[in-house]
Amino acid sequence: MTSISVVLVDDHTVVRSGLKALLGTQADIAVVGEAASGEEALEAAQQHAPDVVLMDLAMGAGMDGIEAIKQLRQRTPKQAIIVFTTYDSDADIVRAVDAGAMGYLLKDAAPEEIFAAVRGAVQGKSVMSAPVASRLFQQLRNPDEILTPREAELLSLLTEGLSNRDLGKRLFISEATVKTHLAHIYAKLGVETRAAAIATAIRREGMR
Amino acid sequence: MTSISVVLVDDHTVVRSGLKALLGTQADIAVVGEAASGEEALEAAQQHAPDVVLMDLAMGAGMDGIEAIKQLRQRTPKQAIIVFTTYDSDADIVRAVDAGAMGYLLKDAAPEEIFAAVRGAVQGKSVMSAPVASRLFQQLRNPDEILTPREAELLSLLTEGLSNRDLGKRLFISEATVKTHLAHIYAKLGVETRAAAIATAIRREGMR
DNA sequence: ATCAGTATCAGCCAAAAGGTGGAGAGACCA
DNA sequence: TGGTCTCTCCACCTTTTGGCTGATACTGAT
Repeated sequence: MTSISVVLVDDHTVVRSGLKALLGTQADIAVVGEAASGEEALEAAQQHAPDVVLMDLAMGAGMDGIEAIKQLRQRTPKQAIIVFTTYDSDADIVRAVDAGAMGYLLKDAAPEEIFAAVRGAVQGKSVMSAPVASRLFQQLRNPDEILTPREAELLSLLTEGLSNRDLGKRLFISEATVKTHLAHIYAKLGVETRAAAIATAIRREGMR
Repeated sequence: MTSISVVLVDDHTVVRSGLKALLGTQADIAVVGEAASGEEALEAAQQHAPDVVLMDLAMGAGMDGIEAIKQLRQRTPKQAIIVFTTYDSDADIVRAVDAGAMGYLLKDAAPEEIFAAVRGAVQGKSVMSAPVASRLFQQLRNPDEILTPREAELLSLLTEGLSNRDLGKRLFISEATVKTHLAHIYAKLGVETRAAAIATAIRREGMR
């Protein structure tokens, strides 16, 4: 049987090197390429045509992980993409799965989990770390708490500290509309003030 | 010349494995032990008596990195401790240096930077990643921007989304005093609204 | 003894944010 | 076709915040 070819995408040399070392212990898995950015990832995926792309979502400058996933899916749809990242942020998980990720692993995953995910991915199985799976499950169970795309967009700008007026300008909508969206966001997040909304947004969507 | 012995502390197997692989390429550096938590770190440091401890600050459960640094400094003061972490948060940097860290590297550091830090540490040199150094420098240069203890306390509660009234109750001061403190905080942070203050506070102190 | 820094409080006023209720347009699905 | 979502907008009113000015009191250093 041919071994599974993998391309690693992560802006941290240490992490790439660690993955390479770990995956290298498995006879049926071969790392055929590496990339440190979204742009490089596209190149590497084209050049090496791997079975699996294992990538981080957060990539310093340039294209972010989600965007890279989308483009990879378009250009080389046969490759399975596994997200390998530090945080189990709700937003990231949904967006990554939405963009076409096959699996979602956290960086504190045990080596065996990583191996299993890579092997599963080539068979079309999707593997996620336990905390990730439970978060996804929770989101499916409480559809009332899911923000609409527009609301999510607004919330993300909110976390930059903008006023209602600024939000309106930025999104080309009236201040009234901003207030409407905000009211809905507050209700969904279970808070009453923008301050609390920002706090929960950053803590839940952002990072921990 | 004897080689430099290093103990790695990080709860991510991948990162430990990556560091081991990278450091393994250097003839004068030998990884003699690993630990996945603060508690294990103390054990490993005692057992292997390494020249250098390279450790992450964020460690899932149990003792955090800062606490581990403090205890290491007490028990085995001769070992140089280098922090190796993902974020350059102001608070973490100050606390780590305060606790006795010799160096502060970010995980996106180039391998050469890591080697240099390890070699420097045994000679008593402190090495930090450029962004880290610039943050420290900035803090020293702009004492005006340093919050007083009371202000910091307020800011931390602010990031929980409390109203002025609630802040007052929580701190046993009047709403007027809360407003005064807030005005000072805004000025020091360079923002105009509480929303922006929360955003910068969480991003600066916490994580990004 | 004076001065700088910190922490506390007050009052006033303008601006921003939040609550309520209502409404129209377009998309999508049953 | 009718129902449900989503996004957009408006008016009215209350509450909260922020800007400004000024004041008292304690601490510690000069």
